[in-house]
Amino acid sequence: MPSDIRVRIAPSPTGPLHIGTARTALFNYLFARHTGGTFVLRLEDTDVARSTAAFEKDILDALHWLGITWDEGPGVAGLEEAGPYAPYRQMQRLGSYAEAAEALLAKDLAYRCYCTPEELEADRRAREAAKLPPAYSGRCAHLTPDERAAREAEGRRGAIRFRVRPGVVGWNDLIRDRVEIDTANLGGDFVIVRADGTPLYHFTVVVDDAAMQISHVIRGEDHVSNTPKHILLFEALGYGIPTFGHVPLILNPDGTKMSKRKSQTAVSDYIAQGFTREALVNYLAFLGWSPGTEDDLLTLDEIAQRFELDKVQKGGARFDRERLEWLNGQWIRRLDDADLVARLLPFTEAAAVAGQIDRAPSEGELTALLPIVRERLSTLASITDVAGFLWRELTPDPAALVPKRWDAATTIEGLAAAGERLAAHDAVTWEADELEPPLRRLVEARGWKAGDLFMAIRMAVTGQAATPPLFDVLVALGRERTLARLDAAVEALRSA
RNA sequence: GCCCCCAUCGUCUAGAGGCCUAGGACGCCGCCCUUUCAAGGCGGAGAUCACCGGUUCGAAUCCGGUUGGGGGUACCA
Repeated sequence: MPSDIRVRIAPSPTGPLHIGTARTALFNYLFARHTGGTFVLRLEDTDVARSTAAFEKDILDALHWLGITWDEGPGVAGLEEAGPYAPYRQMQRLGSYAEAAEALLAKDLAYRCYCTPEELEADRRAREAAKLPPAYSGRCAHLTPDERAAREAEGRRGAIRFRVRPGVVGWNDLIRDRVEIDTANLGGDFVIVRADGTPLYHFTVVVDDAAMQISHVIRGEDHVSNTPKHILLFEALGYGIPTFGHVPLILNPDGTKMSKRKSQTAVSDYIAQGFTREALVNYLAFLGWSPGTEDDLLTLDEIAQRFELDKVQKGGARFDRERLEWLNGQWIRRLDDADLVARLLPFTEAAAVAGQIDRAPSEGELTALLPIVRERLSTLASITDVAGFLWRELTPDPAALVPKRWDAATTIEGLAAAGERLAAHDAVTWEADELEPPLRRLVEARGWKAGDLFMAIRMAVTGQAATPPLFDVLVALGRERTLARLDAAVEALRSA
């Protein structure tokens, strides 16, 4: 399905990939794939002071990790960069901005402004004191050639300001219909090129979207009020105006725009905590969009098939981590064995390095454990909560060892008796269904409740009250370690 | 302050005038299963569709206002 639709995501490498940027990227990707259009990635690195190569790498890696692919830009097909409109990093496109700025200057659609930061600051305060909305005073809007020459002679370079024309600017937004804004509310003529010659966002975004033939600008709702500035620039530069679509924001639990202060915003943090790409993509897509059916679990490809921009919600959506965790569990349960083990390995290794466990399990060990751990994992990292006792030495805690309905003496008796029965069992038949009957008989002989004995044993061999099924745990632990932990527990209780 | 946007269970949402005494999912509460924890199954509580007017035979759905919430107001992106 060939199409002229071209969309883009334009992250700024001033921080790790933000969950909101990831979702905007996802929506653009879905729209492009659904319509057979082209998806472009462009790096907006003109904030030189805050941009870093490390953040750039984090952004590209996290996007790749999510399974979001782009057709043009840095990192396509493993290349440094690919696409007919290269380069895709703004700091390498300075020439085109300079050219566009010259064109505006030549037509007097923009002018040099020599106001100092101090003057601007004073203006801002004055307007605030007068209870007026902040706006540029226009001090340099009509300088005579002599006045200009005088300032240049002082060594002032001057920023370039775009003349905002009076009138109303409107557009038909893809998801919120008609939006109109009076340019009188734009804050006056705005700066498009800094005094040091570097271009500003509002300017570069327009020059590049035009140069890269972007047909649909799909971005966050926080850009709605910037859109008139962009439209004015498209007009002044003589470019065609793309179609705009503003998607709702992802919100903190308190309903404000999602921020690092109140939420975890870096995609890399979610990756580090053991969320799967399937769950994250599924979750993010359903934040603000829904297929209109009652499906809850959809893959990236399935979502791309069904994705429609007009089914995107207008209002912002709060980020609900509990729902994300539920989805993650759903996807973990659907992964095949080899895949799950491969994804688990980095987490057990990291836990070993961090000292949370004494040694990292082998691939074979993990595979064998899958039947009893998989439905207990809400994240990949939680593998150590579920089975960490297998790879860690235990220090018996006498107080925790005694089941609710038992006392210390009964617990000693129970654990010792259980140890004897199990010791009598030979190693070859050390299997769950072989281990259970002798202990059931023991319980019956003493008139105990199975749950009490089992809990005592569970605490003794794992150190925790919530574990996978007890007899499977004994098997995973092996005869020697089971017996040793039972002995150690009895010993700890006796000397307590 | 000014400009703009938004508004269905606690949360994410279905709903595009009669199918809605508003459906699903997360979370919550029971019950079942059960050696614990999960998973799974079943059931339940939970929304006067923010409010007030209007249009209409009929409104969650259309219009206006109010209230509430959010976003933007940079020589950041």
